[in-house]
Amino acid sequence: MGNLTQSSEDYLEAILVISLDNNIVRIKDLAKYLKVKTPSAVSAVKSLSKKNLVRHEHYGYLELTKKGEVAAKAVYKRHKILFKFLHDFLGIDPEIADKDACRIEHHVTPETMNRLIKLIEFVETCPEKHPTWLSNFYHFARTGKRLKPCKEAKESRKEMFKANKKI
Amino acid sequence: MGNLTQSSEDYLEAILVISLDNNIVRIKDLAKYLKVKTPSAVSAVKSLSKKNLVRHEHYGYLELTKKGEVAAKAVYKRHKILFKFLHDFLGIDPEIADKDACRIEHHVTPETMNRLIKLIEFVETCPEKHPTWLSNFYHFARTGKRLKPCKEAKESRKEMFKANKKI
DNA sequence: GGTATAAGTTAGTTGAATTTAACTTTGTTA
DNA sequence: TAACAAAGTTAAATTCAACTAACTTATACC
Repeated sequence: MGNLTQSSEDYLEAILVISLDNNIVRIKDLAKYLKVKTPSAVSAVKSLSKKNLVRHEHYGYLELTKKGEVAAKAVYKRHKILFKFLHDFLGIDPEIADKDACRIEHHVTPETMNRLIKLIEFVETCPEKHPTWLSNFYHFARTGKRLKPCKEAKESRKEMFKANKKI
Repeated sequence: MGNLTQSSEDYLEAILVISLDNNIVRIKDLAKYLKVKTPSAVSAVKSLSKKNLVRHEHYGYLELTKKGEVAAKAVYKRHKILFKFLHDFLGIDPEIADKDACRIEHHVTPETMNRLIKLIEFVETCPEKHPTWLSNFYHFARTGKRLKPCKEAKESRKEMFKANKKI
């Protein structure tokens, strides 16, 4: 149906993530995870139940429906990609990267998500284990200074030989 | 005092942007820009006035206070950086990049913003007018295929000679 | 089995941000 | 200068998402 609010997405994602290392999910866990009071979690779950995204027996456990699982996984996937981009690519500290990912994950178009996936893939499938230009960027981010162009190129040359040997 | 809501940030930024090419800002312009009805703009402006971020004479023009201008420029700066990252770096279409920037700008930590600034600077101050690795990424994003490593390295070598000449 | 404690629920409130509908002010122009 | 249109305002209602306080159910253990 219509789209989910940011809050609903947070609840769905939380249920998924808690279930991943807990199996059992209760209202209490959900509230704790999202740092809200239990009545907030109850009312959110009620509204997700109405939309057939969550199953909840009175005073019992929580479960995602198939539909809810699909939605939750979509959010969680965005989270993981954003985290990878922020941490693995940009080099942001994991706690901050996670916080940013949590907040941004609700607001990114599919176009941008797909391009980020490509970027991560581009770095990960690089024949060098860690691309020279990326190391150069980290150096630049830390020190504000570029490594000398000739040095950059030399690095690339070294990599060229390595890569050629592989082939 | 405390922090601004996403909505407040949007209103402040809108007032700034409209004033940049219009000079004069009215409730009507604000409402149109943000795609809300005028009473929404009125009530938002009222609350911004209370916080000394906006000056507004009854039935008259709108103006940012010094404090409001500082806040608005901070948001707008985030927007521009995000846009640059999305469009100039990732290669996202301008309309989509702008839409994403609008939504994300409220949710990014300073740490991440600073790192994005560094990234943009790193690309812009590259001795090659357009870094080879970035062209390679675009090629990869379009086709799903990497240019051959030896070709990448050759490109880098060419750049090395160019760069050395400059020095 | 009966009671204390933990978990969950319900009802009612608050605050933010929007809307519609009805009203007022401003300013242009016939 | 009267009246009309455009802009702005106010009031009242709605929706969302949180909260507190008071209540109910489940469970655990003596």
